[in-house]
Amino acid sequence: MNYWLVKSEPDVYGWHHFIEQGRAVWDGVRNYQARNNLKAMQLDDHVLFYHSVTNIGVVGLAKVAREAYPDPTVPDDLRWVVVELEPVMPLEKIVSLAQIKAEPLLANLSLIRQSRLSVMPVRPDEFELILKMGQSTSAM
DNA sequence: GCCAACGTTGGC
DNA sequence: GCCAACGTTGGC
Repeated sequence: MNYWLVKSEPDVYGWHHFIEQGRAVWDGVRNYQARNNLKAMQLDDHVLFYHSVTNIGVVGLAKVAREAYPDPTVPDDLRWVVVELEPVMPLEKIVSLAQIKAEPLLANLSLIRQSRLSVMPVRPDEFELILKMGQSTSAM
């Protein structure tokens, strides 16, 4: 089991769109490093869903519903792939970027170190901590 | 709206 | 192969 974080602009494709559709084809990735991360995803891997730009933070938990296959939106360009994701549950409260930055245990997150990467691996301990921070009962 | 960081492109 | 110019992302 591997853990990941994907970014989306909520005005373009937010958590509520994801819930309404029940499944998302994660297309549009045009960065080699992010693509390599998509290719490394395995069925049922857990994925943190992050809102960039506005209402910034981790908002929910998803899982990999289909592993990487060629991006159908660019059939002539075999460099790019998509995965399919399904929602698992929303976090009880958003874990904001400010909270993440304030947490020393998360200082090595790719999110912090490589702010423009849109698909990135997350360590199991980091993943668990972010989920815990998203529980309303946690004392933050 | 601005700007820093970063990736890509193209001239040499 | 280097590097300047340019476009995009994303935080503030």
